[in-house]
Amino acid sequence: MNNQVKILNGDCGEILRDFKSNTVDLIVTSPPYADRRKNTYGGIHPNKYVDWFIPKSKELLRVLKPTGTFILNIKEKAENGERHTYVIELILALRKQGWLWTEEFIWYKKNSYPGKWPNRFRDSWERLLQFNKSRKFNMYQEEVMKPVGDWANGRLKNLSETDKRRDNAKNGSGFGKNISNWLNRDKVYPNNVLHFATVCYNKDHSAAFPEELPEWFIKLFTKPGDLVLDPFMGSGTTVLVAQKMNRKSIGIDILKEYCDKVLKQIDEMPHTLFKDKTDHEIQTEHNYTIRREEYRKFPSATI
Amino acid sequence: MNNQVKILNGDCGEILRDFKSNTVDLIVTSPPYADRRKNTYGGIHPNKYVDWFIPKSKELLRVLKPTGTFILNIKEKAENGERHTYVIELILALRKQGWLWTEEFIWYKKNSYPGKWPNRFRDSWERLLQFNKSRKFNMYQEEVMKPVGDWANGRLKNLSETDKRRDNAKNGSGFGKNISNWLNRDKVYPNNVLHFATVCYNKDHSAAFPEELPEWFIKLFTKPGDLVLDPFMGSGTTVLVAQKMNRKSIGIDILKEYCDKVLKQIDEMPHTLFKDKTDHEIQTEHNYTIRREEYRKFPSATI
DNA sequence: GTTCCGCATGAATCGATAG
DNA sequence: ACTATCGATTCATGCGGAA
Repeated sequence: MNNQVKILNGDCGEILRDFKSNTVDLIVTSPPYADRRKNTYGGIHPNKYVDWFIPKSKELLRVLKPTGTFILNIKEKAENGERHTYVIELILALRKQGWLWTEEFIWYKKNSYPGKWPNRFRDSWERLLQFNKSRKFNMYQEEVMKPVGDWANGRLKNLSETDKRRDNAKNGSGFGKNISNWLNRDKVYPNNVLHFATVCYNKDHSAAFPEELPEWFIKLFTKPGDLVLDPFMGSGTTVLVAQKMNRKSIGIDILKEYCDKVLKQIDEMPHTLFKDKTDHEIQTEHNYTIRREEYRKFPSATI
Repeated sequence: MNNQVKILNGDCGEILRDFKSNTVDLIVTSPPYADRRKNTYGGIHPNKYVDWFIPKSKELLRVLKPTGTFILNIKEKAENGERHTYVIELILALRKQGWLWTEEFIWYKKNSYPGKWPNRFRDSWERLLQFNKSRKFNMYQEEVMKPVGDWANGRLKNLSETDKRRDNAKNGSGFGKNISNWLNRDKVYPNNVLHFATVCYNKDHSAAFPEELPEWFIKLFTKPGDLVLDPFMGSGTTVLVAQKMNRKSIGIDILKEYCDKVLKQIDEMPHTLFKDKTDHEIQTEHNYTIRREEYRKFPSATI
């Protein structure tokens, strides 16, 4: 079967021990931030954050395929007028653990949380840290191309014959441009600053990100049928989006109520079981299949 | 006298030793990044970057007023598929030195350096790290309020970005004045993601950052008559903008040719000496005074 | 005096090739 | 194996001159 979602309740560091190595294509997650969400997760003290996270990321490193990618959405809290350093300490610790720190995307939130303080403005961005297991990872850049900027309207309208023919290597840096390359181009590659609005506050999970966010990374780093993992599932945005996009997915959360809620949402999704269709057919028809796994504390997971 | 600029040639770590403590209101600087600008500055190896920087920042910490702010523009390089860690190591080292890491602004550059690679997109942002000496620093938030987004979109849509900027840059052109009148109506506080395009003229004139960048921080953290320091002056954007904005400024650079070039530009600025006018009058009339200091290797600086 | 078009250029990075 | 050099790739913007 092609599409499949598993929801597992428990501590991801423990649950992942039962997983086979080198099986996950993409990890997208937003772990609880330090000292936040005290009433739900209990809160992790900033000074202990790295020690809390590293045993879990050890398992993540093991289960990730060598061609896979780990996207970590995390934000440091400002405490007593200062930005805490646990996030950058975590980056150093993860590198020491064997991860490659490949990239740092910026999630720019246009509609950031309102507020006013005498010593700072609204915090409108978060880190999206990309880690990899090896330098040869899968990346499908064409899948996330975006419309070319406004500048093209005014500038590429009427090109003379000389421009179409021109391919010049100018002085020094070698960046000659060939205008004709742009003629039939309406899309360009994105950069590492992502503009996504935050989700409205109608869900009760405090750290949810918008669907566009996991969608963008799932498009970029996986193909249909690949396996996506969110070890801190929360409200389940990652697994629900993966499901819609016809990827297999596994969500883990330590709170049973979140697991129940996500399972309920999955059951409510439009779905049909399918048999022998190609990925293309499945995507085209927007059919989804759901394989609801039994809900176990310690599954003998053989994905 | 109110306005004053000093250009000093030499290593800022040495030159600053002659400065009195607690005298500078704002430091805005963009030091040479690791392994960049090799042909001009020689390049600092990433692994030695922190050791190179820390002695200099020790003096910066000393000369800064307790109410002052240090803005550090820096970016890590990507090499062999990985982001280098020298910037985040520098943050940790600066904190250990006694700095407070107050904020991290993001400078988003739409027109970042072009290129395409199989494993990453173009890097379109840089860090603008804010450090402070104490938790009670001066911040004039109203000075950087910006127009409400909707209004600007609707009213200015028909004009090209180039035309808007060009007309605003000319002091007192009718168009610019009209716009600024309109803008005074609905303003909102900005957030910590700053959108500035990089400068890319078709002349040989290259600058590290656009004038808007130091201008924004000078407005936010200083008042007219305050002292602005750029210990890695380069092409001199910071001191030239400070000069226009009627702040005192000191620029330091290890390369004599940069010092000469900046002094020449200062001499070419429109200026009049003024006597007993208020800051407000000075700003309103767009008069500037220039006090060109003698150019010494080791000044007995008594600012 | 405006608008439009052409040209130049930028804190880059990777992979292959050569020493 | 490890380092140095070279070639290929790319998108947004300012400026100058022409229409």
